[in-house]
Amino acid sequence: MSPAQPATNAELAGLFRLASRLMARAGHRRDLAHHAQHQVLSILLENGPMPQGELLEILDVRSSSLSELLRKLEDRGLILRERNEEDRRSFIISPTDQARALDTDGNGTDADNQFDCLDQAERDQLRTILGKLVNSLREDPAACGPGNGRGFGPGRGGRGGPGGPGKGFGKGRGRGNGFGRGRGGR
Amino acid sequence: MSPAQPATNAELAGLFRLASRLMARAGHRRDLAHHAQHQVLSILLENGPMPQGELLEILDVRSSSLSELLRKLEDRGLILRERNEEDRRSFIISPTDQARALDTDGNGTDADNQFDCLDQAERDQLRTILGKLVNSLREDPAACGPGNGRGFGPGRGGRGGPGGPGKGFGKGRGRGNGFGRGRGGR
DNA sequence: TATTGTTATACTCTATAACTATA
DNA sequence: TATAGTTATAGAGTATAACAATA
Repeated sequence: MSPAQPATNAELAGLFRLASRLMARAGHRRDLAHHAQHQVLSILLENGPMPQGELLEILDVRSSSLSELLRKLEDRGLILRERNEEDRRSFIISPTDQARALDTDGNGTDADNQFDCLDQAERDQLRTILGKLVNSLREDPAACGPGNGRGFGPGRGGRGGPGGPGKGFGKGRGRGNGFGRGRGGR
Repeated sequence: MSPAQPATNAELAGLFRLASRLMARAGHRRDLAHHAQHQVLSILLENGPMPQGELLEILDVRSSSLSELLRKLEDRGLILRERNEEDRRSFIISPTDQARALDTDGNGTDADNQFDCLDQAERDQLRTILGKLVNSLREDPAACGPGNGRGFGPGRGGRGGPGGPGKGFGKGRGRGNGFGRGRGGR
């Protein structure tokens, strides 16, 4: 695997995917919250209760995806959803004691020690690199284009109909990883 | 986002997931083969036809997962599955002209330019780091343990019954990214 | 009307278990 | 029996579109 040659995009992409899947598998095997669920818990445990909308910005997923995640976490007794009485459209999400127990059990932390094999310099490099990738992916207009031109698309789900509301995209509070959606998205 | 503080595991994990999802989303939007399908095509286009078993080692997924991927790629006319006449249990997988056209259309390559925002030093750093992560994830016995102890597991699929054959794990030809399964697995 | 969130539907990817075909 | 691969089933994660409730 001579490290003399330059790293190609395909090589990096393959390695990235492989590492990603192995991480998911490792968490999976340990009976942890699966992937995204675990991330949600980590955020809540670190920052305390927060509005659902803020989680949405940190994670940068669709509201329906978060809804689904939170439903599963609630079913498992790991979070609480309480109405925000100041704006009854929104919810405040809190971790339960059970979630805290899971985290201090050696389980939650175990899941995150996947980066322990890196030294401090590498960790910093990785953070810088991932940050660049995230910003680039968010800012590249090509990556956010309308797409779906050549007849392969996963199609449109839903119950069929004219066109959805479209949402409005956040106000940019920013938090989480320091990459909590910079601009208006698109 | 003061870069003075050390990068925590949670932060790295969050960034990693975020980058991973944004990449998938970008490919998705461009009507490309989704995620893994695209990787399979890249490997085939770069290395030419190869036995299914070799793909299996490079990708490091279960045979059923690969079977599923190949079925979809075949349905889309992007690969060919031909019986290996020397060992009629196995197949030789080849990319079709259509796959080649997709790749040179500016589509296939577009998908991989997600790393173009990195300079050469960063690309090398990333390769090194991902390689370490992959090796660590594969060698950490905790990450490969029997797991599934505390009642959350995704359960056992299948049609119910005693116990499967278990397979045998590869002979370790190694190729692909230079991380094509080093040892016997677990 | 705009915003916040949910529900229904669809689809990818991955896994386990059972099974088929070949060696 | 062992190996290569497929099929059935299950479930996570994500997306789009339609919808409900609130502002």
